[in-house]
Amino acid sequence: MADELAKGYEPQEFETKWYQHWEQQGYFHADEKSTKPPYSIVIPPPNVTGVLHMGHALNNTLQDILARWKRMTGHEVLWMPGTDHAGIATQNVVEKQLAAEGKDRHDVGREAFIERVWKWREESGGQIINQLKRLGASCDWERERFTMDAGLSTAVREVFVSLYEDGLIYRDNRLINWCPRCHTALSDLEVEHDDKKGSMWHLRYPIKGSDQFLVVATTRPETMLGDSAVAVHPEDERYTDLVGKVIELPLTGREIPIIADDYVDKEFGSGAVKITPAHDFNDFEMGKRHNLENINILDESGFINENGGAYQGLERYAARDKVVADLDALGLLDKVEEHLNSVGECYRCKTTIEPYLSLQWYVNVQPLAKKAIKAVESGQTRIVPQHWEKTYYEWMYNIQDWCISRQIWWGHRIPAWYCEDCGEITVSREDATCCSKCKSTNLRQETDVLDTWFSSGLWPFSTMGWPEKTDALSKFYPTSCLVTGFDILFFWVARMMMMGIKFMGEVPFKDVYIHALVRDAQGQKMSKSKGNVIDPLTVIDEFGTDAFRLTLAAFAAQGRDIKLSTERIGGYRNFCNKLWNASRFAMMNLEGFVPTETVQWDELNLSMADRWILSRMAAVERETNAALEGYRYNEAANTLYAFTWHEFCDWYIELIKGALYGDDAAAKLSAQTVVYTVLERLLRLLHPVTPFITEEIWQTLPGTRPVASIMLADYPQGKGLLEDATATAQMEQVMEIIRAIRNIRGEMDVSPAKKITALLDCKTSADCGVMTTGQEYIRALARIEELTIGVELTQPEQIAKQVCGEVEILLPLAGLINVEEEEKRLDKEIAKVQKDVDMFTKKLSNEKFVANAPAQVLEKDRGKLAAAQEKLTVLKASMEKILALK
RNA sequence: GGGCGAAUAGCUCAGCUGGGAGAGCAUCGGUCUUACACACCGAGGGUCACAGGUUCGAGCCCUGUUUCGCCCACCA
Repeated sequence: MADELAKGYEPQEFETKWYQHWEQQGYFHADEKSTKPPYSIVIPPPNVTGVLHMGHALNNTLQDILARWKRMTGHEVLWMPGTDHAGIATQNVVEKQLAAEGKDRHDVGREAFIERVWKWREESGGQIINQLKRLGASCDWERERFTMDAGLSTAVREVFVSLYEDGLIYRDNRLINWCPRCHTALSDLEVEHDDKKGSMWHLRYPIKGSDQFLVVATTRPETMLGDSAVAVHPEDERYTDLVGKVIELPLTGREIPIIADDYVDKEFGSGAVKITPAHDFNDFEMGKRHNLENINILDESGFINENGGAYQGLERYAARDKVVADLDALGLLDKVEEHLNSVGECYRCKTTIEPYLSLQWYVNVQPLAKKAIKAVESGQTRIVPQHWEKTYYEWMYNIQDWCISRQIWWGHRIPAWYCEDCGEITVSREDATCCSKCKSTNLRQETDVLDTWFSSGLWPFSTMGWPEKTDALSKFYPTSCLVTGFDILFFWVARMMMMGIKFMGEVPFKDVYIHALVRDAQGQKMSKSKGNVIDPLTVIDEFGTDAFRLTLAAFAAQGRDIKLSTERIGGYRNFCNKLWNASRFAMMNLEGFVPTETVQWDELNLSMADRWILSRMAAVERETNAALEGYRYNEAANTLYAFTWHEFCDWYIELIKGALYGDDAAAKLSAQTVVYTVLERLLRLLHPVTPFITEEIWQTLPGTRPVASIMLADYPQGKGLLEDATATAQMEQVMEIIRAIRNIRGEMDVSPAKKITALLDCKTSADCGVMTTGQEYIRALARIEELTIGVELTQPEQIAKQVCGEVEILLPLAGLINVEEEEKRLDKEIAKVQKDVDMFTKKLSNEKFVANAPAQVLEKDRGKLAAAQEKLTVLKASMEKILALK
């Protein structure tokens, strides 16, 4: 598809092309009939209303890395994609559209409204899927699911009915969290708490039959319209004789009792609490204990209802103002204080929720939670990083019954029918036609729908065709890994655990990898209101998908949030450019080279550099696999980054230029073979992280390979390479020499253009041999014109000197190097080495250290001390000579 | 109130089972050395938050403290 690499790295030129190609070729498709070992991931289904944000980008990049890596390691990979119908969120979107037309959903009616939502979904609900494709997500799109699909709806109904039959689903009339804007109940999880500045009003409640008052404090004075009692602590001496007396509740004309309950905190406020059982969770419990009346004063929009007397029709905050004003006018407002209190808000629209008395459907989740706890304790499901286990347990242990009914229209309608004749509730898998008890056909279906999270809780098996027994389920369930953010640990992960165990008899995933949050460069959460949002698509346009993915992977260290900035992405774009150019270099020098499928290394005349890079490659391959195995994405990314740039490009390519440009055919062939081998394997290693650039380059490599796409190639695991520890050590010794010479040149300001003379004075013939083997490298990379290597050389007088192991580097000054500069440089160097000598001397003269430390450690340190001492002696001698020259 | 996490170079962070502190960016000096200036070569820079303890040896283990961040919880 590509024949030659363009001059510059232009990701826009090929990313879309390759994605389409992969998809058309069916490379993303998972075959449940395959005999390969399975590896499966279900996507956290983004909301249909969703637009790709950084969270999605990170989440899906990490999943794609796993999917591509596992595909290349010989697994049959299923990455199951889809979207969530997102009940309230989606309904809100369409309601807003209606509002723009001056209508609300009741104007159009339930059926027409739902039709409209579907229409909306068809037109604009799929954009996030296309955005995921731009990210390179290798999902099996042929299997794409939607939580409102027919199949998934069947699963939802099956689960609901089974749970009902097991007695785990029930209805009850109790206080729930009510969103007056969305007009629906919410589960506890769907309420976000936020500390807000507010007021605490102290109200005087007249005591009947006296001219005295009892002062009560409240943050919501309007609820006094629904007060059923005033409570004091039973052991509060101030009030013992008031218990049993009666309050004449102002503004209502009602009389309510003063009761004693040890829930009341004597120290707080006045020690007396107004009790409004229909509008406060604590008061509700107390009401039950004392048989108090529940007086609901609000309608479902948060306006005062008929129980509010004169206040009927007022919006809740208007009512609050009026109640306060009226009490004040009556002299019943004791005082107002500033008060910080936690206000519950709807997680979808941020409206302050109201505790509201209503009849709702619940799941008794305790029995399910017990098994979900055990599954993690026993290791059937492993949570990574492990510390999240504690959070998971904490929530599971304290789990409350789950309110699953929502008073909205968009969602899975609860399969329950009420008999208008006998009142029986019929819950059934098929739409009921008659009452299960009296057979009356006078039925009314429940209008409530289920919590969105009810259907997403079934995602790992509903997407694979459950309740049918499908091949997909038997091949791919339980899934291998779930990749998700901690923000939906309770909402989603916990529910999937419970539902999976209950209905599949097996945990839904073996591993749960929990990743961090993506924040802005300052560590702030990205939000539209703060204006600090970085749009992934903009980033992709500017830097390319690969650079973006590499950035995310490189920063995805466990347990720490990612602070993202475009500069950083730019840095990883530079990496892509580096890889691109290194590949161009390789290709330019591979003319006439025909790669073979396997290489007989011993048939080649491998150089020291060749042996070194092959050995390093093998190590890097093992490290990369180990890092991915442990979900240490950052380690994998950084290992590959450093190897590619600083070993392959900075050193290896420079080292082989001589062989490539030279006349020695054997040397050239071996350099070509190795540069091809390393580059080709490196591309495969990088592919899961940077899929596009690796495919583009891989496709232009000379020769043919056994598969048509890098996606289908084997992932390198350190096999088939030559590993030569001796050559590696020798190469590294030569590199040390080169670095030392460069250092002197740099320190002395010797221009790179200036070729200089150098002597390498070796103590041993072994070192001398190594230096001789590496002499061309030293000449080229340290820019040495005349290089003399020998044992115990006669040293010239005016030299700059450095010591590298047992090799002394001598650079004749001769008009090049200034004596003062060399003195300064030596001074610095001597100080450095002196520090080492002191440190090791001290350490080794510590008797306890010598007595207790392992022999290896001792030997190592002794060696280091000896080397440092030797080096110091030589440098000091050199210093004497320099001083003598002055 | 309970729980969790973080504190390491100017900035952002690595540092896996305790053995002489690392990277990227930024800074400074030098280079158009025929793949790459989105580059190359070199240099400087740290009491690893604080105080104790364990150990021959602590960034890492233990105890306490401080400062940030997050999650959960019914205090009117």
